[in-house]
Amino acid sequence: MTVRAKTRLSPAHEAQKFFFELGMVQRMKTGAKLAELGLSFSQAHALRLLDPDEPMPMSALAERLFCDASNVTGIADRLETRGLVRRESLAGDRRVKALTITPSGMKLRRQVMELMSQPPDAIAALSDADQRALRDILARAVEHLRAAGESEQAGSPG
Amino acid sequence: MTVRAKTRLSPAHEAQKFFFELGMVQRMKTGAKLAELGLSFSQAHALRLLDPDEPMPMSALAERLFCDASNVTGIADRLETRGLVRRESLAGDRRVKALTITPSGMKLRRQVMELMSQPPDAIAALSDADQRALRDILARAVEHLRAAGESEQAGSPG
DNA sequence: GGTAGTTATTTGACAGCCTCAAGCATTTGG
DNA sequence: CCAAATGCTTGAGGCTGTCAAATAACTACC
Repeated sequence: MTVRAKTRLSPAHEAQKFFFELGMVQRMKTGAKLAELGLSFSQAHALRLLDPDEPMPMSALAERLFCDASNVTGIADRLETRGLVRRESLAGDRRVKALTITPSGMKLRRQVMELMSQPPDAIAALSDADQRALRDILARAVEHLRAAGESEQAGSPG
Repeated sequence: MTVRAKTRLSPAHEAQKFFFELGMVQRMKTGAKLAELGLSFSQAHALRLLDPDEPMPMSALAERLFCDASNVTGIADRLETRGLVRRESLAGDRRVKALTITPSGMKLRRQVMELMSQPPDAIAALSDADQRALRDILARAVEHLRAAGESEQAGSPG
């Protein structure tokens, strides 16, 4: 019954559409650049998540990667084979194996960080004002994300 | 040499960080919902890209999926096995096989469209003004994307 | 202190995605 | 007609991901 039947998408829906498209292209491009470093997306992401100063238990990494622990075994295997990472049994609990980045892993990690934190051309091409506004809005969105995550952990009352 | 050494990220870099985080979470959530429909992300994306009224050659689909043609064979196989899609040899050129959505494919496709065009909670939770601003800014970013893509096709002069 | 239960990681089976190289059928152009 | 180009498929191989079962180590309780 509205007058403009063709563009009846809500702002949020339209934003989602653009968001998806930008994300898709960005994923392709960074994927290609990562491949040049001999890394898959998951491997790169794992490398990024590892704290250079603090060994991370594999289960913790699995959580941050949103995937099964058994999956991390394989990823860690490949990273370890290439000498980017080492498994260290935790002193206090010999069940848990924490991942440490090796020096050569650090070097590659820096490249990955550089590469993946680079904004895509489409965003870099925006005006300063747009870039700032985008950052602020997305920051608020991420805050909602965290708020939702916390209330989830606290147990939703209904 | 700047005073605040800790937050020296440019707006675009910060935006990119938030963008990545939102995209990651969204991918997880839609992935889970798609799994309930028995679809992988690629299958769903393919289903979405197929025009209900216009059979699409597999090579064209490969292009839109940013992947190798041989990959589309497998994806089409799985969709066809489930009766969501049919291969039709093109009348004019019997080499090309165009994909058509079946009625049951159409039903699932509508669900997928609904599901994937839904903005994530983090964006839905933004104020109206933020949603509008976000849409407008991302629209401009997407325009840059298209502009870059076209100049690329035309053959870059530099 | 031994035993049962829990937890962290690994393994194996299985499926999907993805790429490359090779192969087949068909079309196009000389 | 024959050669090159085109569209799809196949096969090999690697990565991501899941689940279920196995192993090792820790915890708690009697």
